[in-house]
Amino acid sequence: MVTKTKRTGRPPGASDNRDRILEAARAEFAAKGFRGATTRSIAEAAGVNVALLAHYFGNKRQLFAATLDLPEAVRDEMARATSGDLDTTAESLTRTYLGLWENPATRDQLLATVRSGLSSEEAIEPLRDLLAGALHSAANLDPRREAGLALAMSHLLGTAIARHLTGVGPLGTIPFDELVNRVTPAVQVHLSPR
Amino acid sequence: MVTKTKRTGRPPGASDNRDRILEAARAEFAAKGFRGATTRSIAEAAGVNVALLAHYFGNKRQLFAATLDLPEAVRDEMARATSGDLDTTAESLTRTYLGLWENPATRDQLLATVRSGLSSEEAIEPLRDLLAGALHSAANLDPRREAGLALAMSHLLGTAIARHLTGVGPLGTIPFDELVNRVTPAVQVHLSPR
DNA sequence: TGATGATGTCAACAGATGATTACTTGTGCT
DNA sequence: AGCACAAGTAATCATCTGTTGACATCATCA
Repeated sequence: MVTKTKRTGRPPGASDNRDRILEAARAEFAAKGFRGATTRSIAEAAGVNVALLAHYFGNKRQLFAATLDLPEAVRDEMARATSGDLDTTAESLTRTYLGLWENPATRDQLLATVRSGLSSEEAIEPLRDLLAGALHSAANLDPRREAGLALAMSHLLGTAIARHLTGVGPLGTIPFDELVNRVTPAVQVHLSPR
Repeated sequence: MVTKTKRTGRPPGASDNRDRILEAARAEFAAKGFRGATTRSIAEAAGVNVALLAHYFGNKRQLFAATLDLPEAVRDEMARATSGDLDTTAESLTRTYLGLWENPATRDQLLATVRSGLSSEEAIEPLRDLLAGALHSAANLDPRREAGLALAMSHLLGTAIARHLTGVGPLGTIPFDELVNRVTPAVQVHLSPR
């Protein structure tokens, strides 16, 4: 009987352990927040020794930061959605932002950001960026419009929370397009000049 | 020198320790969420021995539950705000809900509910109630209006988060009345028949 | 007065948790 | 071949965390 004896030291061949840790960490942070996800639970989910997390990422906080790194493309997408004429970008902004939450490739990062950022003061920065990023990318913004854009983003965040975290009423199940159609007019109210 | 030697056993006179624990717990849960607040940090904030928490409340979760008990009056207030004609209660609902967040007597409970409910799946019920409570109290609700009310509540939650947790843009500082005036029209959009 | 329960302290346990250290083995370069 | 480094493991530490049990003192009421 050829027992696959557990060996120590570096195993032969290539390894995707780094990526697997990153993916497992994303899922864990998304499900339980920064505090709730433990290094051991992440390591187990990744099928990896705990000490390997420190080897690749230093410590838990740095792993968390690496986890939240959104692809360049996503940032560009958000920037574009708010860079046009505010009077007519309500649907574009709504569809882009809520679409990020529908996309499996980015949803975990958003979940992790919200779960961790809201659970205490210490991990709030990424969440603030998520909301204020739109404000900054709309650089040439009339100060009188700033509050309107902030309120539009708040509405979108609240909607995403209700749909993907709490699942209140029919919001968790209605089709994406209907959701966009319903939210867009309210967002438009905030983006229009007063 | 009369050293005030630490005595054991029940001290003479009355005691408000139970209430002080409750208040300290509210503040701690509001600031750090369920996981972030530790029994020891609560006890220290209350100036009380850790074991006393268990004596009065059993365990941490039960203390948390006691912390979230909103006064009857507040529940009634919320129920009234959504019980009228939906077409004309936008401002009433907006003012009532956002007003709860302005009130120091109830803000900590709302903060604790949001921080703890969003940080993981385990404490999500109180948060769901906070959102869906409005739905249930509006019992005789046209199913076609349900999504609208849910979206209105989502907007209010998002607004409260932006104002009281993340402090995005001018939302954290603008006067309460201006906030209500800005949010009401968007809420109205959701409450109006389509 | 005496019994009973409420209030409070102390010490400690058992498990979880993040991090570190020493050590082993493969890879790539010269 | 020899060497530096990357990848990986095991063991362990120090601390934090929720909870418990034994005990001490006071208040209340018959």
